[in-house]
Amino acid sequence: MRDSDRLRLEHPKALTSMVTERLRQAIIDGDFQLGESMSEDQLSAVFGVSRSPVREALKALEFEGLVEVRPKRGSFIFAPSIEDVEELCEFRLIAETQAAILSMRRAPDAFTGALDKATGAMRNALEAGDDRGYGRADTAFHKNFFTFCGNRLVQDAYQLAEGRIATIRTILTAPNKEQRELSFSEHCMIADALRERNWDRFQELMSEHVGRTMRGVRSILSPPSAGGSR
Amino acid sequence: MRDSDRLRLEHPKALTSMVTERLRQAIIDGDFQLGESMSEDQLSAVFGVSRSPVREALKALEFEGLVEVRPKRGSFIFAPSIEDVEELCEFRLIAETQAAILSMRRAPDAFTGALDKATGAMRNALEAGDDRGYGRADTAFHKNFFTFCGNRLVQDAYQLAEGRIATIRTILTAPNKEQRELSFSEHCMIADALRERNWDRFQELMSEHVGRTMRGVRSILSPPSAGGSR
DNA sequence: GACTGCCATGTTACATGTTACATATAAGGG
DNA sequence: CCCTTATATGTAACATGTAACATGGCAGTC
Repeated sequence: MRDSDRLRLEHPKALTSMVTERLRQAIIDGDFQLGESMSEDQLSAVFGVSRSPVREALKALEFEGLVEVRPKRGSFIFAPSIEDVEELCEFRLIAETQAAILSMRRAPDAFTGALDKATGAMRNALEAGDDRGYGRADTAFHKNFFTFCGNRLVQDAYQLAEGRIATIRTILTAPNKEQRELSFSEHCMIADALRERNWDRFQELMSEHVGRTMRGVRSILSPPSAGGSR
Repeated sequence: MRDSDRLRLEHPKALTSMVTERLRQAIIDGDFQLGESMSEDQLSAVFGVSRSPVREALKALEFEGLVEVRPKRGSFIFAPSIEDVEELCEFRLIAETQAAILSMRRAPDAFTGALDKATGAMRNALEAGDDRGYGRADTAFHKNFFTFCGNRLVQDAYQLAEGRIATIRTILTAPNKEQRELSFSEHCMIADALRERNWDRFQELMSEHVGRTMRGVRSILSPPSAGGSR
């Protein structure tokens, strides 16, 4: 009878996690301005739930760095300074490299297969002119590095940054088709380098890929002097 | 007038963070059994606060993996399986190595200086026979890798594991003076290898250091078949 | 006109009440 | 005797109430 465990239907998700997910996706999709303030009251009204689940969701998103909760003052969408983005990029470079090494050691075929599937989705979105779809496929491509690495802590560590990275990606690539095309070819080359286990080239491509993001952010974030930080 | 920032007095800490810190330290110090259950009611009575701050503290400790919150069933001290500890060790090896590289690039003198201070504290605790003090100094030694690495995300990533690592360390070294002496000499050698920038030796020593932990855990965790996991 | 302190307003932090769930145990049916 | 089904109890999830705190504007003073 313990087989029934496997087919136990998933619980109608808790309010807290629903709010967390909806809010996270909204931030990542660029539905808010960076630094924008949200009160618990306001959000609980929007979602039609009480303040408790909203509060817990904000706390969770604060861990991911997507929200800054200032005690007694309110909650705000994160607003990274250029230095913050540099930190994020440095972290990403280290984390993805290490995760790729683990993934190629543990499940090389499943890993490279998933990368191909992701580049396929990116190609489709690119050809269809689907901005949001392209961004999500890009995020999915990179998530694979961690899905197959076989270490939950490495995975969790990336999740700390994933939301912020994805949000910045949205802001950066949303208005720029040329960026997307460059980005697409880089992803393909990265997947190839991995398949060939050409680590030097992989490292080089990743540096370039992340570096290009950094340059793009600098050009967008610099003029308005968004400042922010903490 | 902006000098006054420096003397702004620290806020009387929020209840939530006080509960979080007290509870975390209690778990790390081994005041609970692994897998032990705690109800929100019980904890709120113990700390003399309402359930809200307790609930938020449990949520925060869940992020660190020190507590497992099972929906509608209760909260439990984490109970790692051997595989969990292996994952933790693998992560630690990767994270500390990368952090050490960053720290030696950014602030080599401050970093190695702090390591020396930490080994000093370890020596004192060892000679004084102060178990708990030794464990804390050990934890402080490793924390330095991240304090000086100059990347908050790398730091945050380690915090995801730090509590669990420290707890396991407590369980492991508390009853074993020989372990502590071995451990101490390893820490000294690790600090030396770093100062000499001898990365191969550093890597080797770290593997051995973490590997010894792993063997110790296996011998302690195996017989009672603590199982647990998730 | 610059400075000080008061007060109105918006916001959380925390307390407490209510509901619904998970689990164990015991009663009932084969 | 085993299996099913009711029921009791402990627990978290969520809703709501209360009070303290942060902040900005405004009046009063020098």
